[in-house]
Amino acid sequence: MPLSNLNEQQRAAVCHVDGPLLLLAGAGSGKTRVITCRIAHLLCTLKVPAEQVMAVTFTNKAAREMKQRTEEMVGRKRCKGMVVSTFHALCMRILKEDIDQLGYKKNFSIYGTADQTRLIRDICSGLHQGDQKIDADRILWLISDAKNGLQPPEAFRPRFDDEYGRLAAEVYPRYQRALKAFNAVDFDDLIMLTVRLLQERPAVLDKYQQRFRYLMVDEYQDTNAAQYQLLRLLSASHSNLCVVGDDDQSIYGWRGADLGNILDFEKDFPGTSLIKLEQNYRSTGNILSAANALILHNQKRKDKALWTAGGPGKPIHCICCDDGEDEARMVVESIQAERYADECRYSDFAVLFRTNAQSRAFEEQLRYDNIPYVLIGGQQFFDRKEVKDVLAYLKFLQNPQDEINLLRILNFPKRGIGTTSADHLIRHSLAENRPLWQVLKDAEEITELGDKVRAAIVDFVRLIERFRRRFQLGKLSDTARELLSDLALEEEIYRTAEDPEKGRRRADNVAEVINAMASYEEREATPSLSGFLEKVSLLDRDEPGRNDKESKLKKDAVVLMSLHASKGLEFPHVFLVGLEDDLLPHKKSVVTDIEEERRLCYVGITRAQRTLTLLHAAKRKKYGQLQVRVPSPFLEEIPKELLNRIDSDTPQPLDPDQQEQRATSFFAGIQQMLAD
DNA sequence: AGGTCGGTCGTTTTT
DNA sequence: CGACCGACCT
Repeated sequence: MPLSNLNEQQRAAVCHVDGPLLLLAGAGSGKTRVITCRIAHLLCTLKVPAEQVMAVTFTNKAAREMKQRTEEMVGRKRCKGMVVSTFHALCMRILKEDIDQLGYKKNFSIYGTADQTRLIRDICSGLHQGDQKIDADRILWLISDAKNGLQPPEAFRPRFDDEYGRLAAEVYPRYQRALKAFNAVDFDDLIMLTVRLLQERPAVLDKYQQRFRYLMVDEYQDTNAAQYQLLRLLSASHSNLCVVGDDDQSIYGWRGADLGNILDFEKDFPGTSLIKLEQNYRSTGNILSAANALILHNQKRKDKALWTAGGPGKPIHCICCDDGEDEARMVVESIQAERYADECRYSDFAVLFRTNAQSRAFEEQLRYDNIPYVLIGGQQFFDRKEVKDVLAYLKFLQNPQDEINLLRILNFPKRGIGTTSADHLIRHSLAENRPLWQVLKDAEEITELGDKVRAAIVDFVRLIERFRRRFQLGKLSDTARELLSDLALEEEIYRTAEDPEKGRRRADNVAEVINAMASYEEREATPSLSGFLEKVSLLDRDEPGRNDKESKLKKDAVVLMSLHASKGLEFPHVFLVGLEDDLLPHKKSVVTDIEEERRLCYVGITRAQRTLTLLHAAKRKKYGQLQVRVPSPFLEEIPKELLNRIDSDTPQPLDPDQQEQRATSFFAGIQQMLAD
């Protein structure tokens, strides 16, 4: 093991194996290397059997990278049996094995936001006879918040005693009961139910405590209360829990992440060793100084500061622009200038913003100048209607109790079972207390329904049963293709598309699902529909395909993305735009948590390797109105001497680090003045 | 059952 | 300003 390639703190982290370890890993401090080395050290030097090692991350990408890099280091064989997965995938595995002990069946469905929203809406419409429109997302958010905090329906106490708090209190128990009836769990359930399982079944807990002797957690600052509890349970018997994270990069508080987890780790896990990785291998000295100075304004944080063995690098530019378009122009001009001066790729540049709506101006300018770009984020692949439609079929085929998806596909594509008939069927199902699918199978007996409707239902039932059989037997992707052609889904897509181009894109998306299925099938030793749905539901969206973040970043194109999306990435040249009050820090967050906004800004700054440019505009169009803007207070928190302030209308020196050239032109300017 | 009009609203989104 | 949703109309 090349321990010699590590600095002192990194080495200490790698060699510390017994007892809790808090590893504060600053941005760009070589965290991933330390984690993989630590695993390698466990496996090779200490001869820990791989199946006793577990590493948990938040994203599939991180898990994949970690696994791959470990395999490269110690060889595939020695890694066999090691678990490297996301929280959700880990819980999925645990639940797949023992969820029956909680009264669910093992072929349970996973509900995504679309399924959840639909279910909430259904519950609400039965609750209040539609007296006012209800924001289902808001209720969902409250329920999710409760689950993240491990509050089961019976213990639910809304955080605020307002209308929605009370509504959520009514909906949550029904929602949870419905999920169980449909044999479905939502994302938050994956964690919450696993915790419950481990708490209620000592034998199950014991099994996992015995199996996993060494736990490692990445991005610990992003864990919520449920995930914290999960780790507590799993590590209770041996305390070999190593958490890696950076409190200064905690930017998901609004989603339930509890900064207290990392801040109080030493208190919660007595005997904790603390190691700080503060040496930065990414950015120049100037960039780090700015980042350090900014984050020092936060109160709730662990004391630390990034440093580099390298030089200060180029000065940080801070450009004041006229307006949004001017800002975009400045960025694109700078990119062209830099690219010309310093032969680099388009993909060396990133434009980071607080809100996705800001991307537009940059897209337009880049397109105008014929510069390739990629926009990360935005519309989620699995949130697209056509994708959801296909998945609804697959989910229902796999889990006949899944009524939300049954209702979704019952009349899609149109087969003459309209809302009136559907209501009939639902009433029947409720009255007789029989699952909807059973009712459909016996629909011949429901004389209230018209002949045509009954015939349609019989056809539908036949179709479903036929494909249920076929998915057991045949090749998955072929069967899926047959299903889609039987449904004439492509025709339906083109028929309903507003223009042919959009139709083509949608058809492509559907094809993408099938492609993903085919590649899943090729990879897996024993492929199954349920296995595929698991993968897809756990949003393993960047594994194959080309529409994903991963492959977008591989293209030689300028990268546009939100600050949140930029976490974990790095770019030689970073433009941090819209540094204005109300935007960064965002208006809506100022009351909630200004410190999280500062961390967001910190994350943006620390993405930069060589140059950093901060931009703000004097005025900006917002909701169609031109608004006067004031620079972000965060700019004031960065020492003036680190910032090279520029006005967009003063001509900008092309290559700012050629001080001589600048001095010459400066003198030239003076001489010109004197001559006049 | 689909389309159109009008009103509302407007952060971030690892699974 | 523009996207999106729901009501309403055809």
